[in-house]
Amino acid sequence: MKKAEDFGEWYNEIVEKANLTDKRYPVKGMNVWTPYGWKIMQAIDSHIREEFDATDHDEVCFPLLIPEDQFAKEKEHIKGFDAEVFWVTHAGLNPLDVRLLLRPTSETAMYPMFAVWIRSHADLPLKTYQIVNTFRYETKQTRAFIRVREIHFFESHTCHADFEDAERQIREDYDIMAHLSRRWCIPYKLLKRTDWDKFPGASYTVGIDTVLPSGRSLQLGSIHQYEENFSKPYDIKYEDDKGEHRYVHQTTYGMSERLVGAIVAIHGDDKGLVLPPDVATNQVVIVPVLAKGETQKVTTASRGLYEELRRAGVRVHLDERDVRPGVKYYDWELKGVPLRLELGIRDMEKGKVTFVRRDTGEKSLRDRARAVTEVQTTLALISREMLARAQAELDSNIVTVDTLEGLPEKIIRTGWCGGEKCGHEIEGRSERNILGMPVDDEKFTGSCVVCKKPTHIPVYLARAM
RNA sequence: GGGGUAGUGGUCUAGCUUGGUAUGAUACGUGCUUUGGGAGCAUGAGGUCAUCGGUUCAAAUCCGAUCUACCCCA
Repeated sequence: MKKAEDFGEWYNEIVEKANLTDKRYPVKGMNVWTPYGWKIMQAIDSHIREEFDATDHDEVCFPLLIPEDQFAKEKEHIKGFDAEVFWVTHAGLNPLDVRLLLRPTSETAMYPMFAVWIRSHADLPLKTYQIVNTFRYETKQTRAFIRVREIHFFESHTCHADFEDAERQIREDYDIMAHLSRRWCIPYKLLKRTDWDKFPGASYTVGIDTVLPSGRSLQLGSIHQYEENFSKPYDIKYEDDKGEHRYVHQTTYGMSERLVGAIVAIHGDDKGLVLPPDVATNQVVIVPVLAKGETQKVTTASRGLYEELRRAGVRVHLDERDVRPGVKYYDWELKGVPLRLELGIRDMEKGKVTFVRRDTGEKSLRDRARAVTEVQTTLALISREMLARAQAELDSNIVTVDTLEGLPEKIIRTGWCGGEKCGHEIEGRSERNILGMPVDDEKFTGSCVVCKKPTHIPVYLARAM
């Protein structure tokens, strides 16, 4: 498994060996969530739930099927998804009067209901989210977690009294992403998509992008401002405090199991997965090292250590399998457990425990008496350093250029006047897509790489994964 | 969207050219010995050769379609 040599091959191999998913299910792009992969996904989902619950979003769960007439209400939206929806055309042997589709995303399922739920300004803001499976008939090469046809999807949908409140929501979404990024140790950039690349039906879209070791970009999620684009066709109106009827302004925020793919791709190494401590199913694994004649002593001590950590709230696993310790080391390294504790008779005689960090491989002896504190501080340190390393990696994968010739396999940063004609020319000549312009106040002085007009806006280009 | 390569016990694979009893490794079960970085010996179980159809006395092998995976190009 050589990550640096052939990233694509390495990724496939690691996903299979670490048992994150089973790709043998006989429908293309639809894979089975096996226990280990599902636990990681569930950890990520729980982080998302915590963040959105804490910002007054309510979890809902809408039906999977959407009637064709509801789907067709917003013109841009249907145009964008037309080519990739799965249809339900029959009930038993009879054709349906109104065909049903499997949601590719849930705007058209939710908004007819929002129209019923919202009556007055007191009902606003309405902040909901759901975590459900969605279906898109991807025509491109499918890839575990990164491009699939049945998507494990998080989507928040909010309704607001006016544009400004919707904008506040989007700023809150940025804050949420910042919190999540620290837990997942995943760096990212917020880039406003071009008009020709925005979500179908949105007035603007902000992509949350990260970079893979191959130098390609990976979209982790996206945040959309809809303004009144959906509330008009779906008739989502409220009565304001002056008694006037107004359309709501809406936003959405979407993320998927690509987050699992990103964690695998960004942190993994030639030995296997490297999981961030917050995401890891087991944060710590204890491997007893048994020697002839002392097995009982070591076993008892290991169980004591296990209990102590467990009671302190650490997600810890004691590996008592009857195999050699080396086998366990390789095994848990493949599974990405952040911290391994080895306990043998030699450690015990010194009153120590051997700590081995998964991310750096660094070994150290720590006092047995301070084990809980040492574990907690080490896990926190691992988390901080994983993010810092990934951030440095991302930064080094961005190059600023003033020509479109001879571009390296990295994320490209250059000047753009913002004009559509120059934009298309940039994409054509660079053979890359414009990811967008940063939403923060990133400093840039230069000129449009095509028309040479001076500009203070940088634009990011990449080949997508 | 266009082109290419492939599918054989759980996994990897030999066999296909030239049709005739399906090969090996690994993983798995059991027993014994072992345990500070992938242990050893013995033994056992496991295969509608992706699916459907065709050719043939006979198909893993030849032909066609479908499904799936992977690679390259747009």
